[in-house]
Amino acid sequence: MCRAVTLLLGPYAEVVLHDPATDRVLEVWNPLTARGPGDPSALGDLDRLDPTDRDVYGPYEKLLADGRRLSSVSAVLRDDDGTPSVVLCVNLDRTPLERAAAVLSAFGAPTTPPPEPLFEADWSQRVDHVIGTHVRSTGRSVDRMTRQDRLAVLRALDEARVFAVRRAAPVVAQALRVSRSTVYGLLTELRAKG
Amino acid sequence: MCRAVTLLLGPYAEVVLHDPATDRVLEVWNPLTARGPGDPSALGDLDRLDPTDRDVYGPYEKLLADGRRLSSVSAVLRDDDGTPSVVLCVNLDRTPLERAAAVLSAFGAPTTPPPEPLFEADWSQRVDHVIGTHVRSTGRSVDRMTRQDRLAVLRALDEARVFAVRRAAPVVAQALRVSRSTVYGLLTELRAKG
DNA sequence: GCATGCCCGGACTTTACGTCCAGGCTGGAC
DNA sequence: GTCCAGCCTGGACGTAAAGTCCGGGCATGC
Repeated sequence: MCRAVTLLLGPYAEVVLHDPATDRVLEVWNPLTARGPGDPSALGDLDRLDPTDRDVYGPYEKLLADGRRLSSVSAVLRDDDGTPSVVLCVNLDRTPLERAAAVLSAFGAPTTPPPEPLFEADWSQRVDHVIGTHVRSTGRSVDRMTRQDRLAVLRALDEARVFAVRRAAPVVAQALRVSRSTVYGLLTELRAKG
Repeated sequence: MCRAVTLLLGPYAEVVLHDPATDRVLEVWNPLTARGPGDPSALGDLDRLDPTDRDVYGPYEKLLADGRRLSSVSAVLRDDDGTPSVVLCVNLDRTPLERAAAVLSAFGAPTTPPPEPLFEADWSQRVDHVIGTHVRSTGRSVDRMTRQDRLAVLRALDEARVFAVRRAAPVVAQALRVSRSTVYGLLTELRAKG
């Protein structure tokens, strides 16, 4: 069945089978990354998602290290007695589709194309996202962050113009488990350097 | 030559030849609207555009009555003595392209797609865009706006959460050619109504 | 035990937000 | 024309955030 799905979706989708007991990869079809059998699954973030249906999650968005955007769905397969036996994930690389869409909409478009859709539903989501990304990439949770971590996160948030919206500083401070003064202090420090 | 362009661009482009002397249509290939030879050109808006090249204008955006969006280019053809003899316009219907692009980007997209706007890299662009859209749809320029126009624009901006970003009110006021007080006055008025 | 570096909480200044009001302009009724 | 009503304006004003500053506490390393 996994091979079938892989063939159906062409070269831009990978299918991964995880073992929830050991939290490791069982097998990968058409891998998009270097992952292979035996590698850790890093599936812990599934519980934070609401299932769209019983035992079915997604589609949700993932980011690869090289910037490719994936649409992913996951399904938990259970034994007869109800214990999870395997987790099936399908990851679809959206970049070729997006590139094609960009080509189409650029065709005959006015010289000043629609401004970058750098929108965000809710800027506080952006805060969480930036922090979450940093936590995952460094492996240090918010409480265990070093000063450098905080500087990096604040730099990202500042460049994302988060502090142009009202009431942002206290929210960021709370998210970073740090006082408002510290946020301003770190901000002036990194703004001074450039 | 006009027939050639029409054939090249398929069923979604029309080619129109105008006579600048009489300001009337000379001939239309593959008409997208009901216009025909002898109809008024309504070409007066050309002078308001900056030529991208000598005697070549566009591409710029046009709106048809039924909502289709066109990309248009115009060229002024001159006699040997330099007097304009004909104006050539090519109008390309972008809706099929946009529909195709929408299909592509919807494929495998996260279920919660383009979350409503709140935050923008450059939110002032959004201000200009909202105002510009309103101006085009009503035909009244900013200076000739009625009170209702201003209320509508402010409602749109408020719902786009533009006023959640700092320093927004003065910028909006300036864009609407209105005092800061007026902005706040109109805002409280429409917020009171719900 | 001491020094250093960082953070905290709170006091304080500055900036911007939002409200209010007296006066002036405009367009319509008469 | 005059009058009136509605709207806008510019400025004053009070309040709420945005930022700044500092004394003290709590670690870590020596």
